[in-house]
Amino acid sequence: MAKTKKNHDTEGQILAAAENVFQKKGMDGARMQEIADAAGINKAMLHYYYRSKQLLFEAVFTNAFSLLAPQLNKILNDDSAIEDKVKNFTNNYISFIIKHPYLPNFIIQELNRNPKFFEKIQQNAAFPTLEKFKNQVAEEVEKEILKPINGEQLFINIISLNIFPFVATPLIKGFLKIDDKGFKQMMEQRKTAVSEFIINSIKK
Amino acid sequence: MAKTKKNHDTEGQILAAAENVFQKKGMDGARMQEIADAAGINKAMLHYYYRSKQLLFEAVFTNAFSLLAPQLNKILNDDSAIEDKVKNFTNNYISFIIKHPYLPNFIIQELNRNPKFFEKIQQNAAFPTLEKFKNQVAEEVEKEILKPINGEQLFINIISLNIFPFVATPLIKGFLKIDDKGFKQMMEQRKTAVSEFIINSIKK
DNA sequence: TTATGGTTTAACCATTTGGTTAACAAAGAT
DNA sequence: ATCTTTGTTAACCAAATGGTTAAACCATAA
Repeated sequence: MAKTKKNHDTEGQILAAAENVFQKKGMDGARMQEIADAAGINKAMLHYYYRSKQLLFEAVFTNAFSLLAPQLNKILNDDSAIEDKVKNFTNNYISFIIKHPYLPNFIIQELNRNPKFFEKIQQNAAFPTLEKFKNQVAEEVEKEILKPINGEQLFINIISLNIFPFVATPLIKGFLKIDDKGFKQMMEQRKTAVSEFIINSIKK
Repeated sequence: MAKTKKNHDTEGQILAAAENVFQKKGMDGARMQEIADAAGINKAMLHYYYRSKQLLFEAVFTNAFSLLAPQLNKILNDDSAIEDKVKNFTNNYISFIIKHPYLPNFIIQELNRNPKFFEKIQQNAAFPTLEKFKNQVAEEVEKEILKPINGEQLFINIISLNIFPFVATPLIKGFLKIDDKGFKQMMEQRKTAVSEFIINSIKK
Protein backbone atom coordinates (compact mmCIF):
# COMPACT_ATOMS: atom_id res chain seq x y z
CA MET A 1 0.00 0.00 0.00
CA ALA A 2 0.82 3.71 0.28
CA LYS A 3 2.55 4.16 -3.03
CA THR A 4 3.88 7.47 -4.22
CA LYS A 5 1.60 10.27 -5.28
CA LYS A 6 -1.98 9.59 -6.22
CA ASN A 7 -1.39 5.95 -7.15
CA HIS A 8 -4.18 4.03 -5.41
CA ASP A 9 -2.25 0.78 -5.70
CA THR A 10 -3.23 0.54 -9.33
CA GLU A 11 -0.42 -1.91 -9.92
CA GLY A 12 -1.89 -4.26 -7.31
CA GLN A 13 -5.39 -3.91 -8.68
CA ILE A 14 -4.12 -4.80 -12.12
CA LEU A 15 -2.31 -7.87 -10.84
CA ALA A 16 -5.39 -9.03 -8.93
CA ALA A 17 -7.61 -8.56 -11.97
CA ALA A 18 -5.06 -10.24 -14.21
CA GLU A 19 -4.90 -13.20 -11.85
CA ASN A 20 -8.63 -13.66 -12.12
CA VAL A 21 -8.81 -13.41 -15.86
CA PHE A 22 -5.65 -15.35 -16.71
CA GLN A 23 -6.41 -18.17 -14.32
CA LYS A 24 -9.89 -18.63 -15.71
CA LYS A 25 -9.14 -18.13 -19.40
CA GLY A 26 -5.44 -18.83 -19.82
CA MET A 27 -2.94 -16.74 -21.74
CA ASP A 28 -4.60 -17.32 -25.11
CA GLY A 29 -8.15 -16.79 -23.94
CA ALA A 30 -7.50 -13.70 -21.84
CA ARG A 31 -8.04 -10.22 -23.27
CA MET A 32 -6.21 -7.14 -22.10
CA GLN A 33 -9.43 -5.14 -22.27
CA GLU A 34 -11.16 -7.65 -20.03
CA ILE A 35 -8.40 -7.36 -17.46
CA ALA A 36 -8.60 -3.58 -17.60
CA ASP A 37 -12.37 -3.72 -17.13
CA ALA A 38 -12.02 -6.13 -14.22
CA ALA A 39 -9.54 -3.75 -12.61
CA GLY A 40 -11.76 -0.78 -13.39
CA ILE A 41 -9.04 1.17 -15.16
CA ASN A 42 -7.90 2.19 -18.61
CA LYS A 43 -6.28 -0.42 -20.78
CA ALA A 44 -3.20 1.75 -21.29
CA MET A 45 -2.42 1.36 -17.59
CA LEU A 46 -1.73 -2.34 -18.10
CA HIS A 47 1.06 -1.44 -20.46
CA TYR A 48 2.22 1.44 -18.31
CA TYR A 49 2.83 -0.92 -15.38
CA TYR A 50 3.62 -4.21 -17.08
CA ARG A 51 4.76 -3.32 -20.59
CA SER A 52 3.13 -6.22 -22.40
CA LYS A 53 0.59 -9.01 -22.09
CA GLN A 54 3.44 -11.48 -21.90
CA LEU A 55 5.09 -9.75 -18.94
CA LEU A 56 1.81 -9.30 -17.11
CA PHE A 57 1.11 -12.95 -17.65
CA GLU A 58 4.50 -13.95 -16.31
CA ALA A 59 3.93 -11.88 -13.19
CA VAL A 60 0.69 -13.75 -12.61
CA PHE A 61 2.23 -17.10 -13.38
CA THR A 62 5.24 -16.87 -11.08
CA ASN A 63 3.00 -15.41 -8.40
CA ALA A 64 0.66 -18.38 -8.73
CA PHE A 65 3.45 -20.87 -8.48
CA SER A 66 4.94 -19.22 -5.42
CA LEU A 67 1.64 -19.95 -3.69
CA LEU A 68 1.79 -23.60 -4.65
CA ALA A 69 5.44 -24.30 -3.91
CA PRO A 70 5.20 -24.15 -0.09
CA GLN A 71 2.38 -26.67 -0.23
CA LEU A 72 4.53 -29.15 -2.09
CA ASN A 73 7.35 -28.60 0.36
CA LYS A 74 5.10 -29.95 3.06
CA ILE A 75 5.32 -33.37 1.51
CA LEU A 76 8.85 -33.12 0.17
CA ASN A 77 10.90 -31.30 2.78
CA ASP A 78 9.19 -31.80 6.09
CA ASP A 79 10.93 -33.87 8.76
CA SER A 80 8.11 -36.11 9.95
CA ALA A 81 7.52 -39.71 8.91
CA ILE A 82 6.05 -40.46 5.50
CA GLU A 83 2.77 -41.56 6.99
CA ASP A 84 2.36 -38.29 8.88
CA LYS A 85 3.42 -36.21 5.91
CA VAL A 86 0.89 -37.90 3.68
CA LYS A 87 -1.86 -37.22 6.19
CA ASN A 88 -0.87 -33.62 6.71
CA PHE A 89 -0.23 -32.83 3.09
CA THR A 90 -3.49 -34.30 1.88
CA ASN A 91 -5.52 -32.46 4.45
CA ASN A 92 -3.70 -29.16 3.96
CA TYR A 93 -3.49 -29.27 0.23
CA ILE A 94 -7.16 -29.93 -0.30
CA SER A 95 -8.07 -27.10 2.08
CA PHE A 96 -5.69 -24.84 0.24
CA ILE A 97 -6.98 -25.65 -3.20
CA ILE A 98 -10.61 -25.21 -2.23
CA LYS A 99 -9.60 -21.58 -1.64
CA HIS A 100 -7.72 -21.31 -4.95
CA PRO A 101 -9.61 -23.63 -7.26
CA TYR A 102 -8.18 -22.30 -10.53
CA LEU A 103 -4.56 -22.52 -9.47
CA PRO A 104 -3.53 -26.08 -10.36
CA ASN A 105 -5.23 -26.12 -13.70
CA PHE A 106 -3.77 -22.76 -14.61
CA ILE A 107 -0.23 -23.84 -13.85
CA ILE A 108 -0.56 -27.16 -15.60
CA GLN A 109 -2.20 -25.69 -18.63
CA GLU A 110 0.33 -22.95 -19.16
CA LEU A 111 3.18 -25.33 -18.54
CA ASN A 112 1.78 -27.50 -21.30
CA ARG A 113 1.50 -24.53 -23.59
CA ASN A 114 5.07 -23.55 -22.96
CA PRO A 115 7.20 -26.07 -21.04
CA LYS A 116 10.03 -23.54 -20.88
CA PHE A 117 8.11 -21.77 -18.15
CA PHE A 118 9.35 -24.47 -15.86
CA GLU A 119 12.71 -22.71 -15.79
CA LYS A 120 10.96 -19.59 -14.62
CA ILE A 121 9.41 -21.30 -11.62
CA GLN A 122 12.61 -23.16 -10.81
CA GLN A 123 14.17 -19.82 -9.93
CA ASN A 124 11.65 -19.57 -7.14
CA ALA A 125 13.44 -19.64 -3.79
CA ALA A 126 11.12 -22.25 -2.34
CA PHE A 127 11.35 -24.50 -5.36
CA PRO A 128 10.77 -28.06 -4.16
CA THR A 129 13.15 -30.95 -4.85
CA LEU A 130 12.53 -34.65 -4.63
CA GLU A 131 15.85 -35.74 -3.11
CA LYS A 132 14.92 -35.78 0.52
CA PHE A 133 11.61 -37.49 -0.12
CA LYS A 134 13.20 -40.21 -2.23
CA ASN A 135 15.80 -40.93 0.43
CA GLN A 136 13.22 -41.00 3.13
CA VAL A 137 11.04 -43.48 1.28
CA ALA A 138 14.02 -45.73 0.60
CA GLU A 139 14.93 -45.54 4.28
CA GLU A 140 11.47 -46.42 5.54
CA VAL A 141 11.25 -49.27 3.07
CA GLU A 142 14.62 -50.49 4.35
CA LYS A 143 13.39 -50.31 7.95
CA GLU A 144 10.29 -52.20 6.86
CA ILE A 145 7.99 -49.37 7.89
CA LEU A 146 6.76 -49.28 4.31
CA LYS A 147 6.21 -51.94 1.71
CA PRO A 148 8.71 -51.76 -1.16
CA ILE A 149 7.85 -48.85 -3.40
CA ASN A 150 9.68 -46.50 -5.71
CA GLY A 151 9.81 -42.99 -4.21
CA GLU A 152 9.22 -41.28 -7.51
CA GLN A 153 6.16 -43.39 -8.26
CA LEU A 154 4.83 -42.72 -4.80
CA PHE A 155 5.31 -39.00 -5.31
CA ILE A 156 3.42 -39.14 -8.60
CA ASN A 157 0.66 -41.08 -6.90
CA ILE A 158 0.32 -38.61 -4.07
CA ILE A 159 0.09 -35.54 -6.24
CA SER A 160 -2.17 -37.31 -8.74
CA LEU A 161 -4.68 -38.24 -6.07
CA ASN A 162 -4.64 -34.77 -4.58
CA ILE A 163 -4.48 -32.55 -7.62
CA PHE A 164 -6.36 -34.35 -10.36
CA PRO A 165 -9.92 -33.82 -9.10
CA PHE A 166 -9.31 -30.07 -9.10
CA VAL A 167 -7.93 -30.12 -12.59
CA ALA A 168 -10.70 -32.27 -13.99
CA THR A 169 -13.56 -30.84 -11.94
CA PRO A 170 -16.12 -30.65 -14.76
CA LEU A 171 -15.37 -34.24 -15.75
CA ILE A 172 -15.79 -35.49 -12.19
CA LYS A 173 -18.96 -33.48 -11.70
CA GLY A 174 -20.31 -34.90 -14.93
CA PHE A 175 -19.59 -38.54 -14.25
CA LEU A 176 -20.72 -38.39 -10.65
CA LYS A 177 -23.74 -36.28 -11.56
CA ILE A 178 -23.11 -33.84 -8.76
CA ASP A 179 -23.26 -30.05 -8.53
CA ASP A 180 -20.93 -27.59 -6.89
CA LYS A 181 -22.13 -28.46 -3.42
CA GLY A 182 -21.81 -32.18 -3.98
CA PHE A 183 -18.34 -31.68 -5.36
CA LYS A 184 -17.24 -29.76 -2.30
CA GLN A 185 -18.59 -32.50 -0.04
CA MET A 186 -16.75 -35.10 -2.04
CA MET A 187 -13.51 -33.10 -1.71
CA GLU A 188 -14.02 -32.68 2.03
CA GLN A 189 -14.32 -36.46 2.28
CA ARG A 190 -11.10 -36.78 0.34
CA LYS A 191 -9.12 -34.93 3.00
CA THR A 192 -9.11 -38.19 4.94
CA ALA A 193 -10.12 -40.69 2.25
CA VAL A 194 -7.06 -40.00 0.12
CA SER A 195 -4.54 -40.31 2.91
CA GLU A 196 -6.18 -43.51 4.13
CA PHE A 197 -6.07 -44.85 0.61
CA ILE A 198 -2.37 -44.11 0.31
CA ILE A 199 -1.40 -45.31 3.77
CA ASN A 200 -3.38 -48.52 3.31
CA SER A 201 -1.38 -49.21 0.21
CA ILE A 202 2.14 -48.52 1.43
CA LYS A 203 2.21 -49.25 5.15
CA LYS A 204 3.61 -52.60 6.14
CA MET B 1 -12.03 -43.01 -48.73
CA ALA B 2 -13.05 -42.77 -52.37
CA LYS B 3 -15.27 -39.74 -52.15
CA THR B 4 -17.11 -38.28 -55.10
CA LYS B 5 -15.40 -36.30 -57.80
CA LYS B 6 -11.95 -34.91 -57.35
CA ASN B 7 -12.26 -34.78 -53.58
CA HIS B 8 -9.10 -36.40 -52.24
CA ASP B 9 -10.66 -36.87 -48.81
CA THR B 10 -10.09 -33.21 -48.09
CA GLU B 11 -12.62 -33.36 -45.29
CA GLY B 12 -10.62 -36.07 -43.58
CA GLN B 13 -7.34 -34.27 -44.04
CA ILE B 14 -8.85 -31.18 -42.47
CA LEU B 15 -10.12 -33.13 -39.48
CA ALA B 16 -6.74 -34.79 -38.99
CA ALA B 17 -4.94 -31.46 -39.17
CA ALA B 18 -7.48 -29.83 -36.89
CA GLU B 19 -7.04 -32.61 -34.36
CA ASN B 20 -3.32 -31.97 -34.24
CA VAL B 21 -3.57 -28.24 -33.89
CA PHE B 22 -6.55 -28.08 -31.53
CA GLN B 23 -5.21 -30.77 -29.25
CA LYS B 24 -1.86 -29.06 -28.91
CA LYS B 25 -3.04 -25.45 -28.73
CA GLY B 26 -6.64 -25.58 -27.59
CA MET B 27 -9.57 -23.68 -29.06
CA ASP B 28 -8.21 -20.26 -28.10
CA GLY B 29 -4.64 -20.90 -29.18
CA ALA B 30 -5.46 -22.58 -32.49
CA ARG B 31 -5.51 -20.58 -35.72
CA MET B 32 -7.56 -21.49 -38.75
CA GLN B 33 -4.66 -20.61 -41.01
CA GLU B 34 -2.39 -22.98 -39.11
CA ILE B 35 -4.88 -25.80 -39.53
CA ALA B 36 -5.16 -25.06 -43.24
CA ASP B 37 -1.37 -25.08 -43.57
CA ALA B 38 -1.12 -28.35 -41.63
CA ALA B 39 -3.69 -29.87 -43.99
CA GLY B 40 -1.94 -28.39 -46.99
CA ILE B 41 -5.07 -26.69 -48.34
CA ASN B 42 -6.68 -23.30 -48.65
CA LYS B 43 -8.21 -21.75 -45.57
CA ALA B 44 -11.54 -21.30 -47.30
CA MET B 45 -11.89 -25.08 -47.43
CA LEU B 46 -12.15 -25.23 -43.67
CA HIS B 47 -15.27 -23.12 -43.88
CA TYR B 48 -16.53 -24.95 -46.91
CA TYR B 49 -16.55 -28.25 -45.02
CA TYR B 50 -17.10 -27.17 -41.43
CA ARG B 51 -18.68 -23.72 -41.60
CA SER B 52 -16.89 -22.18 -38.62
CA LYS B 53 -14.02 -22.61 -36.20
CA GLN B 54 -16.53 -23.52 -33.52
CA LEU B 55 -18.06 -26.36 -35.54
CA LEU B 56 -14.68 -27.69 -36.63
CA PHE B 57 -13.61 -27.62 -33.03
CA GLU B 58 -16.71 -29.50 -31.93
CA ALA B 59 -16.07 -32.18 -34.53
CA VAL B 60 -12.59 -32.63 -33.12
CA PHE B 61 -13.80 -32.59 -29.56
CA THR B 62 -16.55 -35.17 -29.86
CA ASN B 63 -14.26 -37.30 -31.97
CA ALA B 64 -11.61 -37.16 -29.25
CA PHE B 65 -14.04 -38.13 -26.57
CA SER B 66 -15.40 -41.03 -28.54
CA LEU B 67 -11.88 -42.46 -28.47
CA LEU B 68 -11.68 -42.10 -24.72
CA ALA B 69 -15.12 -43.37 -23.77
CA PRO B 70 -14.51 -47.07 -24.59
CA GLN B 71 -11.44 -46.97 -22.39
CA LEU B 72 -13.45 -45.80 -19.44
CA ASN B 73 -16.04 -48.44 -20.08
CA LYS B 74 -13.37 -51.04 -19.44
CA ILE B 75 -13.35 -50.07 -15.82
CA LEU B 76 -16.98 -49.13 -15.48
CA ASN B 77 -18.96 -51.68 -17.46
CA ASP B 78 -16.87 -54.79 -17.72
CA ASP B 79 -18.06 -57.94 -15.95
CA SER B 80 -14.88 -59.11 -14.26
CA ALA B 81 -13.96 -58.57 -10.61
CA ILE B 82 -12.77 -55.16 -9.46
CA GLU B 83 -9.24 -56.39 -8.98
CA ASP B 84 -9.04 -57.70 -12.53
CA LYS B 85 -10.65 -54.61 -13.96
CA VAL B 86 -8.18 -52.35 -12.20
CA LYS B 87 -5.28 -54.36 -13.57
CA ASN B 88 -6.66 -54.45 -17.07
CA PHE B 89 -7.75 -50.87 -17.18
CA THR B 90 -4.48 -49.50 -15.88
CA ASN B 91 -2.43 -51.49 -18.31
CA ASN B 92 -4.69 -50.74 -21.28
CA TYR B 93 -5.27 -47.11 -20.52
CA ILE B 94 -1.62 -46.24 -20.17
CA SER B 95 -0.82 -48.03 -23.43
CA PHE B 96 -3.65 -46.18 -25.09
CA ILE B 97 -2.61 -42.75 -23.86
CA ILE B 98 1.01 -43.21 -24.82
CA LYS B 99 -0.36 -43.36 -28.35
CA HIS B 100 -2.59 -40.28 -27.87
CA PRO B 101 -0.68 -38.14 -25.42
CA TYR B 102 -2.59 -34.91 -26.02
CA LEU B 103 -6.03 -36.41 -25.61
CA PRO B 104 -6.72 -36.21 -21.87
CA ASN B 105 -5.38 -32.73 -21.44
CA PHE B 106 -7.31 -31.51 -24.43
CA ILE B 107 -10.60 -32.84 -23.15
CA ILE B 108 -10.05 -31.61 -19.62
CA GLN B 109 -8.92 -28.21 -20.74
CA GLU B 110 -11.80 -27.58 -23.08
CA LEU B 111 -14.27 -28.89 -20.55
CA ASN B 112 -12.92 -26.35 -18.10
CA ARG B 113 -13.23 -23.61 -20.66
CA ASN B 114 -16.81 -24.51 -21.35
CA PRO B 115 -18.41 -27.04 -18.99
CA LYS B 116 -21.48 -27.13 -21.20
CA PHE B 117 -19.51 -29.32 -23.61
CA PHE B 118 -20.20 -32.13 -21.20
CA GLU B 119 -23.71 -32.34 -22.60
CA LYS B 120 -22.21 -32.79 -26.05
CA ILE B 121 -20.20 -35.80 -25.02
CA GLN B 122 -23.04 -37.28 -23.02
CA GLN B 123 -24.89 -37.82 -26.26
CA ASN B 124 -22.16 -40.23 -27.25
CA ALA B 125 -23.55 -43.72 -27.55
CA ALA B 126 -20.79 -45.28 -25.47
CA PHE B 127 -21.07 -42.68 -22.74
CA PRO B 128 -19.96 -44.33 -19.51
CA THR B 129 -22.03 -44.40 -16.34
CA LEU B 130 -20.91 -45.13 -12.79
CA GLU B 131 -23.90 -47.18 -11.63
CA LYS B 132 -22.62 -50.65 -12.30
CA PHE B 133 -19.20 -49.87 -10.86
CA LYS B 134 -20.65 -48.43 -7.66
CA ASN B 135 -22.87 -51.47 -7.13
CA GLN B 136 -20.03 -53.82 -7.79
CA VAL B 137 -17.76 -52.09 -5.28
CA ALA B 138 -20.50 -52.15 -2.64
CA GLU B 139 -21.04 -55.83 -3.36
CA GLU B 140 -17.39 -56.78 -3.06
CA VAL B 141 -17.09 -54.77 0.13
CA GLU B 142 -20.12 -56.62 1.46
CA LYS B 143 -18.53 -59.96 0.55
CA GLU B 144 -15.36 -58.81 2.27
CA ILE B 145 -13.33 -59.11 -0.90
CA LEU B 146 -12.50 -55.43 -0.55
CA LYS B 147 -11.91 -53.23 2.45
CA PRO B 148 -14.69 -50.71 3.01
CA ILE B 149 -14.43 -47.94 0.44
CA ASN B 150 -16.78 -45.55 -1.29
CA GLY B 151 -17.18 -46.49 -4.97
CA GLU B 152 -17.15 -42.92 -6.14
CA GLN B 153 -13.96 -42.11 -4.29
CA LEU B 154 -12.36 -45.26 -5.65
CA PHE B 155 -13.35 -44.25 -9.15
CA ILE B 156 -11.81 -40.81 -8.67
CA ASN B 157 -8.66 -42.43 -7.35
CA ILE B 158 -8.34 -44.79 -10.26
CA ILE B 159 -8.71 -42.17 -12.92
CA SER B 160 -6.53 -39.70 -11.01
CA LEU B 161 -3.65 -42.14 -10.81
CA ASN B 162 -3.98 -43.09 -14.44
CA ILE B 163 -4.71 -39.79 -16.10
CA PHE B 164 -2.91 -37.14 -14.07
CA PRO B 165 0.66 -37.85 -15.16
CA PHE B 166 -0.39 -37.36 -18.78
CA VAL B 167 -2.10 -34.11 -18.00
CA ALA B 168 0.75 -32.72 -15.95
CA THR B 169 3.60 -34.17 -17.99
CA PRO B 170 5.81 -31.05 -17.98
CA LEU B 171 5.40 -30.74 -14.21
CA ILE B 172 6.35 -34.37 -13.63
CA LYS B 173 9.28 -34.16 -16.00
CA GLY B 174 10.45 -31.03 -14.22
CA PHE B 175 10.25 -32.36 -10.69
CA LEU B 176 11.74 -35.72 -11.55
CA LYS B 177 14.36 -34.12 -13.79
CA ILE B 178 13.72 -36.58 -16.57
CA ASP B 179 13.44 -36.20 -20.34
CA ASP B 180 11.01 -37.73 -22.80
CA LYS B 181 12.67 -41.11 -22.65
CA GLY B 182 12.73 -41.17 -18.85
CA PHE B 183 9.10 -40.17 -18.76
CA LYS B 184 8.10 -43.01 -21.05
CA GLN B 185 10.01 -45.48 -18.89
CA MET B 186 8.28 -44.15 -15.81
CA MET B 187 4.89 -44.56 -17.48
CA GLU B 188 5.73 -48.10 -18.58
CA GLN B 189 6.51 -48.90 -14.94
CA ARG B 190 3.17 -47.44 -13.97
CA LYS B 191 1.28 -50.01 -16.03
CA THR B 192 1.85 -52.42 -13.14
CA ALA B 193 2.88 -50.02 -10.35
CA VAL B 194 -0.46 -48.21 -10.35
CA SER B 195 -2.61 -51.30 -10.28
CA GLU B 196 -0.48 -52.79 -7.51
CA PHE B 197 -0.79 -49.55 -5.60
CA ILE B 198 -4.56 -49.60 -5.89
CA ILE B 199 -5.02 -53.29 -5.19
CA ASN B 200 -2.72 -53.10 -2.17
CA SER B 201 -4.92 -50.42 -0.78
CA ILE B 202 -8.34 -51.93 -1.28
CA LYS B 203 -7.95 -55.70 -1.17
CA LYS B 204 -8.82 -57.32 2.11
C1' DT C 1 1.68 29.88 -7.01
C1' DT C 2 3.80 27.46 -10.15
C1' DA C 3 6.87 24.14 -12.06
C1' DT C 4 7.65 19.16 -11.99
C1' DG C 5 6.99 14.53 -12.84
C1' DG C 6 4.51 10.46 -12.15
C1' DT C 7 -0.31 8.87 -13.37
C1' DT C 8 -4.43 8.42 -16.25
C1' DT C 9 -7.30 8.72 -20.27
C1' DA C 10 -9.40 8.84 -25.05
C1' DA C 11 -8.22 8.26 -29.43
C1' DC C 12 -5.54 6.01 -32.52
C1' DC C 13 -2.73 2.38 -35.10
C1' DA C 14 -1.04 -1.86 -37.24
C1' DT C 15 -1.71 -6.52 -37.34
C1' DT C 16 -4.08 -10.64 -36.80
C1' DT C 17 -7.93 -13.36 -37.46
C1' DG C 18 -12.34 -15.67 -38.61
C1' DG C 19 -14.99 -15.54 -42.30
C1' DT C 20 -16.75 -14.31 -47.28
C1' DT C 21 -16.75 -13.85 -52.23
C1' DA C 22 -16.17 -14.27 -56.93
C1' DA C 23 -13.83 -16.51 -60.23
C1' DC C 24 -11.99 -20.81 -61.75
C1' DA C 25 -11.22 -25.97 -62.31
C1' DA C 26 -12.67 -30.52 -62.69
C1' DA C 27 -15.74 -33.94 -63.14
C1' DG C 28 -20.24 -36.04 -64.22
C1' DA C 29 -24.81 -35.48 -66.60
C1' DT C 30 -27.30 -34.33 -70.84
C1' DA D 1 -19.69 -30.64 -76.81
C1' DT D 2 -21.85 -28.05 -73.24
C1' DC D 3 -24.28 -27.57 -69.01
C1' DT D 4 -24.33 -28.20 -64.07
C1' DT D 5 -22.64 -29.35 -59.82
C1' DT D 6 -18.96 -29.76 -56.64
C1' DG D 7 -14.38 -28.57 -55.15
C1' DT D 8 -10.65 -25.13 -54.79
C1' DT D 9 -8.26 -20.81 -54.71
C1' DA D 10 -6.68 -15.87 -54.22
C1' DA D 11 -8.19 -11.77 -52.78
C1' DC D 12 -10.80 -9.39 -49.80
C1' DC D 13 -13.40 -7.68 -45.46
C1' DA D 14 -14.85 -6.30 -40.90
C1' DA D 15 -14.02 -6.96 -36.26
C1' DA D 16 -11.02 -7.75 -32.59
C1' DT D 17 -6.81 -7.12 -30.33
C1' DG D 18 -2.23 -5.79 -28.37
C1' DG D 19 -0.01 -1.84 -28.14
C1' DT D 20 1.09 3.45 -28.62
C1' DT D 21 0.62 8.39 -28.11
C1' DA D 22 -0.29 12.92 -26.94
C1' DA D 23 -2.70 15.43 -24.04
C1' DA D 24 -4.80 16.05 -19.54
C1' DC D 25 -4.61 15.40 -14.54
C1' DC D 26 -3.07 16.11 -10.03
C1' DA D 27 -0.18 15.65 -5.82
C1' DT D 28 3.83 17.63 -4.18
C1' DA D 29 8.22 20.40 -3.72
C1' DA D 30 10.19 24.75 -4.46
